[in-house]
Parts: sequence; C-alpha cells; structure tokens
Amino acid sequence: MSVNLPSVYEPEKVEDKIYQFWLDADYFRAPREKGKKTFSVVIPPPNVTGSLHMGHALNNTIQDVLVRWRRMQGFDTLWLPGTDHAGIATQNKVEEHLAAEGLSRHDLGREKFLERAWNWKEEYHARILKQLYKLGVSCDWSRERFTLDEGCSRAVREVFVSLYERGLIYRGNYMINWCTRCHTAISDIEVEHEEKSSMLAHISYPGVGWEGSIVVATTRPETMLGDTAVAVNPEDGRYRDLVGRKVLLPLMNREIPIIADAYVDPAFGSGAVKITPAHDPNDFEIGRRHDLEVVVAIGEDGLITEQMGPYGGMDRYAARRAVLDDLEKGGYLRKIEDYTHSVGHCQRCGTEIEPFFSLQWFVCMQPLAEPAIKAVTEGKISFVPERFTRAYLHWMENIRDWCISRQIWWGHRIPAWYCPCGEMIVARQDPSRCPSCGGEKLEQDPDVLDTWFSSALWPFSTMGWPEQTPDLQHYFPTSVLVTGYDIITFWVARMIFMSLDFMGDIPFSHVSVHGLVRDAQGRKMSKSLGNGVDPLEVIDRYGADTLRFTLITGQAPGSDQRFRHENVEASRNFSNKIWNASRYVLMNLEDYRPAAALPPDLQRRDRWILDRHNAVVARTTELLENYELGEAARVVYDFFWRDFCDWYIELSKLGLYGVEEEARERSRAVLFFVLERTLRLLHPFMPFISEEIWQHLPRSGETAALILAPWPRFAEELVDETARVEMELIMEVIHAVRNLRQEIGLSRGTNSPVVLRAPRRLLPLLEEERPFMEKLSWAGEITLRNEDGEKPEQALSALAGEIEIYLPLQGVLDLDQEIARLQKELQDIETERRKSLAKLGNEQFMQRAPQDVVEKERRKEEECNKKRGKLLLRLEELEKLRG
RNA sequence: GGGCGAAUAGCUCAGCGGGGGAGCACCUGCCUUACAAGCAGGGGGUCGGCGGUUCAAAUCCGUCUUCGCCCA
Repeated sequence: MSVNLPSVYEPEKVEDKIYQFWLDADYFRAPREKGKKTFSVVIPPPNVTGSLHMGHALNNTIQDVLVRWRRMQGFDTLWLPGTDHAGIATQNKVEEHLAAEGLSRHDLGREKFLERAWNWKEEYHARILKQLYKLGVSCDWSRERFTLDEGCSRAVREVFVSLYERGLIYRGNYMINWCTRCHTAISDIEVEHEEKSSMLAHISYPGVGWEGSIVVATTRPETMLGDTAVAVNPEDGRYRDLVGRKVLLPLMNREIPIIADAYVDPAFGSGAVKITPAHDPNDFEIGRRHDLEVVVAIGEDGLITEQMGPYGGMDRYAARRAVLDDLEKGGYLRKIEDYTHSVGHCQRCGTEIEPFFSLQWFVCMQPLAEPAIKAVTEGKISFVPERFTRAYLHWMENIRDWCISRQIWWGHRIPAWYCPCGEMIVARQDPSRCPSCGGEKLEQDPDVLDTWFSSALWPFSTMGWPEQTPDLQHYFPTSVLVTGYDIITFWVARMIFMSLDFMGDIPFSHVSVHGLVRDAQGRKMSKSLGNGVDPLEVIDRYGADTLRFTLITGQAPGSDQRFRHENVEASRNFSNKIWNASRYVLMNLEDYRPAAALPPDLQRRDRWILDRHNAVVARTTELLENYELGEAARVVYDFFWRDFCDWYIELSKLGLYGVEEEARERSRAVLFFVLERTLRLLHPFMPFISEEIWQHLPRSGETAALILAPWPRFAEELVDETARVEMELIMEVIHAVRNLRQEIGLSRGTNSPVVLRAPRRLLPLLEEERPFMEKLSWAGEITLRNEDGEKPEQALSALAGEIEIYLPLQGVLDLDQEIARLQKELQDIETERRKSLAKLGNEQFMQRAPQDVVEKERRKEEECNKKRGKLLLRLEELEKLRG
C-alpha cells in the first residue's frame, strides 16, 4: 500500500469521483429480494420552483444517514426520490418570468403556457438532481418520480373519481379563501394568520320608519357596500323591539333588515353587527340561516364591483378610505378605535386573503379523518419526537372540508366534464360524449387540483399504484417519513388518511420530525432578507461531508438549528482529522494483510480501545434507532478524536516504531481494525471521505465498497472492564505529570524525571505501562516505588487515585506556591468528602438508594479519604521543609 | 384565547433522576516524523426565578418571568 496522500483533505478531488463510483456500481438500487426485511423511505419531493436550500440539505442528509445505515445493516433498502410540481408556486414563477417579457399567461393560452411550465420544470429538476448528487444522497434514481408524471397522474385520477363516486368529493358554492393576486382559491391551511394593528370603525345605520339609528362596528368598512342585514342577539334587551324593522344602508341607500341571531356577541362593540354574506364566513352562515341576499361587493381581482356605484373599480384599500371619508361626510361615522386583530395572508404571495363565495370542489373530511386519528392514537404510526402527535391530532379532530380546486393551469386538471345539456361527467377515462344527451360538446373543468392532493398519494402512487406492482407489495408501507414540522398538516396528515383509505394501510410507521435551519442570528432564512446560505456554495468550499456533518450535529430532534460558520469549520477540521489519522494508519499498513480475527495476546491499550470502540458501536446504533442522529454523530466524533487519535494512535507509536516484530503486528492489526470499523460508523454521516479512505485500506475481501460493508455489531467478547479501568488510571497519571510539568513551564524537549509511589498491587501495571507514560507525558525516566519507598523532598506532587506523583525539583521548588496549590487541592477533596459522608450518614439514602449507588459513594469516600491523608502528610512535610 | 417549545460557560448548543459537557472564543506553552484545519495545559457556570416530589433534581411536577412557534 503506497501512501502518498496530501496532509490536507481535498474533498473536491474525491466527492464527484466517489459518487460516480457508487452510481456505476448501482449500489443505490433497491434489490427487492424476497423474504428480506425491508427499509423503505420516500423522499419529501422538493418543489421544482427553484433550487434546494439548507432545509432540503438537512432533510435529505437525515434520510441518507438512515438509509445508508440500514443498508449497511443488511436491510433490503429503498429510497425513492422525486420532485413535486408545486402548482401555485411554480405557476407564479413562470408567470413572473413571462411578465419580464411583457406577457401574461392569458396572452399565451393554456397550452403554450403549460409548455413553458414544463420547460421550467425540466430546468429546475435537473438543477435539483445535481444538487442532490452533490450532497451524496443514495437514492434509487432508477425509481425517480414526479407528481405530474403519467403514473402519479393516473393515481390522482383514480383517487378523485373514487372519492367522487363515494360522495366524498363534491362540488358546491361555499365560502373559500381567495387570493386576489394568485387569482385562485386556497385551502384553510394555506392561509397564514398574522396579528395586525388596525382600526374598528363604528358606523351608524339610520332607522327606516322608526326614530334613531343602530351602530355597528367593523374592521373592514369597505364591506358595508355589500351589507344585507344588521344582526343583534335575540336575548339583547336593547334591541329586542328593533328586530324585524329596517335600517338604511348609508352610501348605498339600500333598506336592510335587522335580524336576531344567537351568533352575535352582545358584549362586543355596540352589540349589533353588520352582515355581509358575500365577504365573511360567519356572515355567510348567518345569511343562510336568515335567507339573506348575497351582494358581492368585491370581485376576484380585489376590486370593488361595478354595481357599487362610485366605488366600482377601486381596489379594496382605496375603497376603505373612500368609504370612511364619505361616511364621515355624511355624518355616519361615530368613532374610530385602535384595534388589533388577526388577518389572513396567502402563504404563497403574502396578499391579504379575501373570503369569497364561489363554486369549488371539496373533499369531505370527516369520514377520512376518523381512521387517520385512530392509526395514531393506537400507535400504528408514531411521531418522533412524540410531542408532534398532539398537533396532528388537534388538526385532525377539528378538520374541515378541504377545498381542492385551484384556478390555475399548472397541475392535475379536474376530471370533470360539463355538457351544455347540464350533465356533469366525472370519469377515469376522458369521455367523448355525454351519457345523458349524447352530445359531444363536452368541456373539461378548467381548474386543477391542490398540489397536496397529489402529494398525499406519494408513498403509494410512486410505487405504481393503482397497479399492484411488486414494489408496492414489497416496500409498502414505508418505514419512516423524514420531514420538517412545518408540513405535518399539509402533507403528513394527508398521506395518512389517503393511504388508509386507498391502501387500507398506514403509509409509514414512523414520522421523524426535524426543525428549520435558521441563519446565524436565529432568523428564518429567506429570499427577501437575503440571509439564505446556499448549500452548494458550502459544498464547493468545504465538501459535502462537512456540510452534512454540520447539519447533523447541529440538530436535536424536532428543534430548529442555527447555521453558523464556526460549526462548518469545526466539521471541516474533523474531516481533516479523519484524513490525517487515516494517513498515519495507512503509512503503517504497508504490506499489511487483514486477518480474519484479531491477533492473540492483545495488550492492555489494544483491549482498551477495542472495548471503547465496542461501546461506541452499541451507543451509536441505539441512538440511530431512536432517530437521535445528532447525538450519534457526536458520539462517533468524540471517540474518533479523543480516544482513537489523542490516545490510541499516540500509544501505538511506541509499538510501531519499536523493534519488536510481534508488537508491531499487533498494533497494525488493531489500528486497522478500529479505523476500518470506525469508518463504517462514520459512513452514514460522511459517506465520501469514509469511502475514499476505505478504498485505500487493505481489503478484507468482505465487500467491494464501504457503502455495503456490514454495520458493526456490539460484541460481548470485546468488553473489557479491567482494561478500561487500568487504562483510565494510566491516563490519569499521564495527565497529572503533564499538568505538573506545565505548572513550572517545562517544554516538551526538556526531560525531567518523575517518581511514582504506589501500592504494591499497582506496581506491575505501572511497570508494564511505564514506557508509555514516559513517552506520552514527555517525562524523562519514571521511577516506581512502593508506598513505603522514599519520596523526593524537593518536588511538586500530585495524586492519581492512590498513586503519588513526584516531579523532583532540586533547589528550585517554590515552597509557598506548592503549599498553596496543594492546599487548594485539599480543600476540593474535603468538599467532595463531606458530601459523600453526608450521604453515607443519611439513613434514608442508605436504605433507599440502589445498592450500586451506595457502593459507588462508599468507594468515592474511601478514595477521598486516602487522598486527603496523603495530601495532609505531604503538606506537613513541606511545612517542615519551609521551617 | 388554546397548545407547544426554549432559557445550561463570553457565544452557539448537547445532556434530561445519582460526581455539570462539547465546539468556538479566551489565557499559557509547543512547527513532537498523521494532522498548526494541529498538540499539550488552563481559566470560566447559585444549569431563568420561586415552590414541590424524591434518600437524591440541570434533569420529574407545579408556578411565574422572558423569548419563539403553531392553532383559533
């Protein structure tokens, strides 16, 4: 094995090459092996609106970690990739683009516009794929899907028609949320509510045929143009006599009735409210109850309708000012109060939502929601972290019918046709003639479906449903869905009820929820703020492994994280550490041939690192099983850097550079074993660097690539409590010696002998490890003495357990300083000991605490006591010396 | 109004019943033949306040304060 690797890791020379290597070998393809346990995941399809952001990078890295890990564990693994057509969002983008050419979609017409949209899709789809490749994700690209492709479209059609036939999809005139800018209906959850400080205008409506007037309060005075009643509470004594009489609607000079409805809160404002059935959901309901006229005052474009006299053609906000002005002039405006209320905005463009009465398609939710609630309450599907269950259930339990029609062009067109004879046809196949009159002049509904309608089918539409495909039989239901908490209602919930209804099964058993990636100040990354960090830029600069590691370690399940440059550098440094440690091992593995088993006669340090590694294998696996990826990555990081690099590699040098052939071979074997196994642990997190190094390692012949290497398993026979305890003691001694040396500014090159005094039983251990202690503490010679052996008088001293450590300093010892130092140490020990004694003296503690805790406390007290004795003695000696 | 989350070292965050941790920053000393993107050593914290449960609380429960998010 020749080793001629640069001392700085260069990801740009590695990553593309390795990704191509995996692709060429077809490692990502789901094997679909009969009888094997499966692990399957469908990607949350990124929108083809633009390029991927940090949130996507996080989401896909999490999935890739899980997928690579399970694949290594031997699962038959499928990660199914794809993209989403993102109806309104994409259409908006394409329209923006057209606008730059001075065109509207209507100038182009539906067909030409869709052509443009498909071109857009192609361009951004290609860009997204490239980004995913760069990130290193191991998706099965042969199974890639798009929500608007033929198969998905067929699934959408089947679901729509089926629900329609069962009466669960219906068309009707209802109050919906209308975006005057996107020019379409949107569902309730696409409305974002925002607290706004506004005003409450009190307007007086004069009586018709009776003296006086009635005052109503409103936050939207412009809607008074469409008022068709004034309502009061039937129990309200103030107005009881007025119910049934009329008032004159100012400005419009229309007579409208005063009605009584229990909905009205007598305590709010004047206790009387204006009723605008066409522009408020509650007023609409009241209007229905009282059979009120519906007067449309605001049109689809947000402009006042032409029927509204002088206000016709004004936009909503201009009309508000004009109406207020005119009311003022007419003496109808009683007062204006400051008022804060919640205003709905379009999720896609931020425009204020207009409640709008219109003919739309809806999914009847009640029957679908019930099984979806049950699946979660019965534990068939669980959210991780568990707390997200509540939000899901709350939404499902309070669900309202889902408005699914959108007045745009980019999407799945609603499979409904209208015949001039009045017949409506909803069908799986495009009809050519009307079944009622035989006419052929059928017009398809111009609207398309909510994008989430197709996303809701994603876990099974992508596997070929409605066909009963082998994939569907083998990989469905999927194992886990990885997603941000922001789309639990939009997407997760809908997949659950659609899957239960059409597959008769859950879509996935676990939902692993992650948070948002924010900027360094904790702000949401956004285009308008310009504070977004492009994942591709980070990859270009630092490599994908670094980005992945940063995102994974920055993450605690379900919580947001800040993306900080310092963390990127820390991850980059870790890559470099891995690189260099591996270089060291490789340099020493020339002609090494991996054996089937570890060599016999392992030394204490070997057994120690194997024990540590073994523990890390168990811990990492456990954490991954619980979706605690960040903690898992940190555990591997700590092991690699602290245990393996700082200690084991340093310890190995003595054996490797020594003359003893057997020692050399042992060290090589263990270095190889631990590095190779640790690369496996690292692989899901940092696939590129781990694979690259692995390819340089001597082969054991098990697999041709790390990506397929078996995930390490905890091995009982590698547990070595004794080695661990003994090595910890040795390391404590080394720390203490280094500490003392630093205390007096001894540099590494300056040798200075050290004397250790220890109980007789520890002497063989210390003797065995003496060369290592000497090397790693840069001491000169270490002399071992029994506890009753002579101690150096003029010396700094320290304790490591029961071992006394002396650093002799002939004539230059600053007695005062040393006494002060030891006194401080004594104080700390006294404090510790007092705590222990208090516990041990507490009868309750002795009775109720578990045996091992009591035992631990006892040992602690014992150790403190011994140390205390030694310190007191030493202080006495030093005092004497001082005279 | 209802719900959820956060508050731990100067900064960003892990830990979530038994001796307070990491990274960065800071101080000291080192180009030691894997790595200065590094090595060694060090300083620094009434774990937001109060109350409770427990032999034992950063950790569990209640409450308050501040901040953030979701829903109505």
